[in-house]
Amino acid sequence: MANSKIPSRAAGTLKRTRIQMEKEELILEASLEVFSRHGYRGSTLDQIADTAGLSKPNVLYYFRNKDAIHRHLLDRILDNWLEPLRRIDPDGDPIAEIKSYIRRKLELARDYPRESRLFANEVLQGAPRLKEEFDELKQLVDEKVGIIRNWSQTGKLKKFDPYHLIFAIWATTQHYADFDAQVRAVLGQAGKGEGRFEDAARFLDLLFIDGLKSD
Amino acid sequence: MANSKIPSRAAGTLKRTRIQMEKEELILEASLEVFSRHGYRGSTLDQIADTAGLSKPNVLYYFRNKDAIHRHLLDRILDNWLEPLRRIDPDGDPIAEIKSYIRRKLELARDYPRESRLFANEVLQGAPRLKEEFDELKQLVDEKVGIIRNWSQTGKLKKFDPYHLIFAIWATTQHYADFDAQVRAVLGQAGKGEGRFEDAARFLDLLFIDGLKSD
DNA sequence: GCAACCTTTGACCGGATGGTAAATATTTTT
DNA sequence: AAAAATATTTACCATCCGGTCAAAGGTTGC
Repeated sequence: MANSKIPSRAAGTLKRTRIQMEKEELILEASLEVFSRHGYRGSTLDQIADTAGLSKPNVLYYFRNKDAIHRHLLDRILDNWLEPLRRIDPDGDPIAEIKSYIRRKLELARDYPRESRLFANEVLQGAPRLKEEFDELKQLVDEKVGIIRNWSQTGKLKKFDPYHLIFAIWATTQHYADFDAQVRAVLGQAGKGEGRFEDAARFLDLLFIDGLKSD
Repeated sequence: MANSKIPSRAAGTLKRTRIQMEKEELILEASLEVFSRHGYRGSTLDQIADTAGLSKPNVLYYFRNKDAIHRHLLDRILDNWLEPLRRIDPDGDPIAEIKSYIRRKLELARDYPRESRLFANEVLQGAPRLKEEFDELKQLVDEKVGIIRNWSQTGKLKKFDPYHLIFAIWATTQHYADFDAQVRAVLGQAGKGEGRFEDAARFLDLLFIDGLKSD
């Protein structure tokens, strides 16, 4: 009779025990580590269990299956990832808004590189698990593109396609997380500390601000 | 007596038969398709064999193992990928050189997205199979960074860290190949044709040229 | 302290996967 | 056309992997 098998409930929204909360967090942290390094198919439940210091069946006690863990991570990540874009304020100063958007994105890349890589892995493979999330993303981007377009028309910015500005900001900032291995290899000794992020910030400010400000 | 088992020789540099050349090409093409979509671990020999229209053992007759195929592709790709960078001419006009470097990289992203994704997959996962290639890469980048630095000093360009310019160009151009799924999702209908590459080219010209030209 | 519930584990399963062996078919050479 | 060499296939194997099960071990509330 006893409901000896309600593992998935643990990950649901119903009341969870102290142990459930702790272990779920532990598993998600371990999974982020593993998934971000090896991609979905490249990661195994055994790896995740080992990293978390748990047994495989124990991991599956908290999450229905491998996919559920991955989805859970993706959901959590996309939200944080879009936060800086949400913050763009139509009433702010265009240059200042774009500048701080870039800075925030770069900080995310510096402080949450694993999240960036997990996301990148997913998109690279055609984003099979992100179809719905992309709808929300498109809506948000469309809104902000409208704002930027208005800014252009009032003459504070040059005329350009705002979609590609957003792509360029995503690309340049996330590059430092996603292609970290390459960046470090190219910079050599100079790439050791976190200084490259400050150098990047300086360069990107120069590039985007001078590149977009109307004369 | 007969050397009934020299499969790996087929992939070597020794004289190859007509069939060997054809089939190796067929396998590499199929592998590019599969690896670029699913990453190394996400790809199976069966998938590759199916895509190539061969049996799995037949594929392994031409290549030692899965890893050998992958390595072969990586080697070939990196070379083509660096070609535009190699072409940067110290005696050319700085703005024109950078402009055509960007254009060439963007053309590669448009015409060879699978190659870009395969490479991106590898770097994302820490570039385990690219350690040596990165040495060559660093050398080339260092050389071109010197050239750009000289250009800056002669006053034709602003002062900035050339490493980050190169990262920014890589990031923005390859973005259209690597994050294609996202780009298309965001652009919606507008992202259907190849027009996004022309829009991107226009935007990147504006961004980089106006951003870097000294006043 | 004990009953009810929650957590953890070891043993196991079926299918996928990388790879091999040996026999057979095909092509090339003589 | 036969011999020699190359190419392809069928059957197979060992390992890995996602996932299950049932039993044992802990916690918690009364």
